[in-house]
Parts: sequence; C-alpha cells; structure tokens
Amino acid sequence: MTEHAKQSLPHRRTRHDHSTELAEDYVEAIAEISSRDRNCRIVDLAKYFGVSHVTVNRMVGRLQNEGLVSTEPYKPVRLTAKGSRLANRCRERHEIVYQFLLAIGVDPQAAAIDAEGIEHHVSPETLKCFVRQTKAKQC
Amino acid sequence: MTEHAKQSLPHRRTRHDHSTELAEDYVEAIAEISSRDRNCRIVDLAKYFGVSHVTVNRMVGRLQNEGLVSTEPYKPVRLTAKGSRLANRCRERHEIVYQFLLAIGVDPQAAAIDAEGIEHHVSPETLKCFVRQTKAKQC
DNA sequence: ATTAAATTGTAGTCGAGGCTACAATTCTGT
DNA sequence: ACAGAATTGTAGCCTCGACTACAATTTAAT
Repeated sequence: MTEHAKQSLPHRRTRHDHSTELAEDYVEAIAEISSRDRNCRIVDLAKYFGVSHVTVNRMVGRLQNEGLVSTEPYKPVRLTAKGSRLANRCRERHEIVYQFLLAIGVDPQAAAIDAEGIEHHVSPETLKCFVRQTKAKQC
Repeated sequence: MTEHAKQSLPHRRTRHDHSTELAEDYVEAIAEISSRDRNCRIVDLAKYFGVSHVTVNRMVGRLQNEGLVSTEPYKPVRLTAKGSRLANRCRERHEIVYQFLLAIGVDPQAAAIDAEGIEHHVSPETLKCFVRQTKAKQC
C-alpha cells in the first residue's frame, strides 16, 4: 500500500522527464548546428531530427516561451544566455555518459545510441560516479 | 550533411522507445503485483502508477492487442506467456542496471530513480558491460 | 436478498507532438 | 529586377496518454 506511493513517484518523474528531454535535445542541437554553420535555421533542425519543419516551428516557439531561445519570423534561431548554459550542461553530460560507456567497453556505435537515450535520466550524483569510473579506467 | 542522417537515427529511436517504455513498465508492474496479491486489477495498476483507472484501462487494451496480456471485462489482468517473458527480461534488466549503479557507488535512493529512467535505453551490449563491471567490483 | 461500496467500462475533452497542404516571405541566379 | 527555389508560417488533422463525469457490473455487508 505505502509501496504504491513510493513506486508511483519514480514513474511520474520518468514521464515528466519526457517533456524536458525534447527541450534539452533542441538546445543541444541548436548549439551544435550554430557552431558548425554559423547560424541555425528551422530546416537544419528538421533535418537533424528527421521531422517536419512545422514540428520544429512549434517546438521553437515553446523554447522561446521558456526563454531558452530567441528568434524572429523568418530569421534563424539563436540560443539565449540561459539556453546556452543549458546546452553546455547537456553537452557535458552527454559527453560524460558517452565516454563512460566507452570506458566500460561498449563499442562506439552502441555507446552513441545508448548515450542519447540515457543522458536525460542520469542524476547529478550518478554523473559524478560516471566521471570517477571513467577516470579510474584511464589509469 | 550526411551527418544529419546519422544524427536523426538515434533521435527517431529515442522517440519510438517511448511507446515501448510504457508497455514494459506495465508488464513489469503486472508481474510484481500479481506475485504479491495473487491477481492484478486495474485499480492496483492505477495506484501503482499514480494515474486514473481509465488510463490504465486503455493501456491494458493496448497490451492485449499486442498479445502481452489477457483479460475479460471486469476481470483481473493476467500476463500471457509472451507478456511473462517480457516481464522477466525487464525485471532482470532493471536489476542489472540497479545493481550496477550501486556497484559504482550511487546511493540506493538515487540508483532506484535513475535505474527506472535508464533501463529502457540500455542495449543488450551495454547491459553485458554493466554485468561485467558489477562482477568486477564485487571481487 | 438487497443495498451500498468498490471496481470497471464508456463518452467526451485536453495538450503534446507528429503530419500534410497551402500561404507568405526571403534568397538566388540570370 | 524578377521569376523560381528555398525557407518559414498557418490551418487543420491525427494519435497518444492523461483527465473528469457518468454508466454498468461485481463484491461485500447487513
């Protein structure tokens, strides 16, 4: 009975995470594309994620509401300071997870895919452990 | 350019995973509740996940379509052979991830939460590496 | 046995994320 | 400069997972 309460919390958390995952993926992608192509357009994101430009459009609007992105009609998308900070945190976290998977012997291709899925579900504490492990392996 | 194709694949995969995650959570929960209470009812699942019984109801219908579950109106929910196999695989995988997190030094509470989020995104290969690591730590 | 409570089912709504089709704007090449 | 291509925006639809409100069935208690 009381177990139900304990159980339902993680599950709720998992679902709520889904709503932030996309935002994180977007700022990460915007940062990457911007640094590569000088600016980031809707089409670039659409190709990157393999979705229609319409989907990207609405998502960018949402990111703008959340203050992560700034853009004007028919103009490229830029990250705000807040968005950049989030993107950096995400990139670092992504890299940590990826390097960690490599360090424990996962092959690069599988590591790339799994890191993509795992990164959003790693707490700061677990992340620290990943770092420690990766360092230990490198000695 | 060709990078776009490479990039979009993992992201597509991530999204598709979401649709299977819930199914996996459900069979896991049904297995757990069934073994504890002798049978598993809609209400139990609703409490377990902290959602309404209606949500559970439709989800159970979907699981039935997928042949993972068998049930009749106003009757408890039972796993099919296929559903049981999936539940077992999920439980094992969950346990591996959880024990692995403990082994690398994550505290039990954080490990429980993170395992919940991570388990669905771990490829068989990465899982093997987790097992190997956990064993290594125990020596 | 009948009523009250618990459980399950159904109808209808909502937001998120996806799409197509079409309109508007900006960019480009000649 | 201007037509055609590329890009972006808008309208409207779909599916899925969630909900409330209400109807139906089963279980339990007196």
